[in-house]
Amino acid sequence: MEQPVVTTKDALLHAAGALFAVHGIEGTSIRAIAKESGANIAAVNYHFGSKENLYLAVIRHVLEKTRCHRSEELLKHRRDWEGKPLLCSEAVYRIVEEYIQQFFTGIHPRWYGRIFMRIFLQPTPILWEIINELVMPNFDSLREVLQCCRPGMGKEEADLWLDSFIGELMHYVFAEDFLLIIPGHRKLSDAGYQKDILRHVAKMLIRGLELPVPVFLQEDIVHA
Amino acid sequence: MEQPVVTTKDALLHAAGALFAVHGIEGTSIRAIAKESGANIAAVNYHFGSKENLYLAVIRHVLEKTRCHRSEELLKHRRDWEGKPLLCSEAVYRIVEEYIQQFFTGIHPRWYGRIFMRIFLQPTPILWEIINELVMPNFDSLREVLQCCRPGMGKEEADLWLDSFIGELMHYVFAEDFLLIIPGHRKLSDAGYQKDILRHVAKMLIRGLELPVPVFLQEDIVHA
DNA sequence: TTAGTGTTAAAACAAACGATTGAATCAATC
DNA sequence: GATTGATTCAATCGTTTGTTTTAACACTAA
Repeated sequence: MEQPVVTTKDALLHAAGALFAVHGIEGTSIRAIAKESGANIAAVNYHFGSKENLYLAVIRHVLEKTRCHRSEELLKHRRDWEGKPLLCSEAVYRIVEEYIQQFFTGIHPRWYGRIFMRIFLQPTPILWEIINELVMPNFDSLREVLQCCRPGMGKEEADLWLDSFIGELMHYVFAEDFLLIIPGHRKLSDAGYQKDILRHVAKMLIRGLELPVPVFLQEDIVHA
Repeated sequence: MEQPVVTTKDALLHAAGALFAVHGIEGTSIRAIAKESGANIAAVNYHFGSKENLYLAVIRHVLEKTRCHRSEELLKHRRDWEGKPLLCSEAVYRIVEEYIQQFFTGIHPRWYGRIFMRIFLQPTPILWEIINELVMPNFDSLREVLQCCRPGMGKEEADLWLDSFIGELMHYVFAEDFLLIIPGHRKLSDAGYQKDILRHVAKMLIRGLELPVPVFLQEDIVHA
């Protein structure tokens, strides 16, 4: 899923990321990070200066690696599809598709999603700079796509749709471990489930936006 | 919003809850809890046995206080509305309404929502018992309501809808502090915003479920 | 009064914490 | 082979952690 970790700095970052994701920065000791990465106790402070700096590095790393560009790309050719309902539906579908790929199909380590949750839970002022640089532009372009789908939509309504969008998708990231408790609930690693989520969420948003449901989304749920 | 805190035990629970919500159990020291509640350092261990027990007590407290019953009530009279699309829409609306009331209108302390997020983030096996007792029945009845709204829906599809439901609503709880970073984004304490969220989420779910949108939801966004 | 009960107070405990130190080790360059 | 700069190492610093201890306090019942 990633190129093999070689340097101590990389090993620290990934070990710390996995631990931060589960136990948070307060619940993770630099001794645990050192042990998990095979490095020395002093390595964290040598390579990152402090535990907090390492935490920020982890967050920046995750946000950079999971950046989504599809809404931005779509806006470049907005004249091709803006105002054409069926193409708008397709645009929504393709954006959802990218999110699913980023967070559910194993292209990234499992703990990336949880780091996202940590950011949402404690958006410390120290994080604002990183968030404004790496997250906000994505939100802005996504909001703009939604406004293209529903001409005349105000900012407040666009924010509601943006929240629906983010909420629907992030829920699976956030509730990943929680869902496992529910008896009989499918795992997110299940490719069939991923496909169903993509189709369901896309259909849900398309119907909500009062756009036409494309033919390829009209079939029944696909089981794995 | 709550009856005045009198006993040391209550003071500890509320001070700890507020601190746990923001900083997590690892990031909150017993000394901080003691200071915040005005109690002695030894009080936590005297009244709750340990910090972890206090954490569990906080979680149980929040889950008990924020329990939602409307889907359960609706199922008692399911014969009245099952299979009748417009009444199904209304059922969906009323369930969303209860969630909004529980989490956004200030009937509970602000930190209750964050405790929910902590549960999602780290559903430790020790929490399973509490979750199965206080959360699962609610999920089950909610899933059943959704199945009433779409006759013939299988369990897997019902789970997708359940996740959409929870995801849409919990997103606002989870992202509360994050949303504040977005320039111009409304605050959740804004009553007009709460109304808009209720209408938006309800409409979204109703349209997704291919149910008729009731008249009282067909107007434009209500601004505050 | 006396004994008992429930609660609070200050002090102390060992353990673990983040961070620092100076020596040791390594690879590259002269 | 010597020198240099980057990295790793074990040991240790002062602090903070959760918990325990012991004494004190307030109150009731005998």
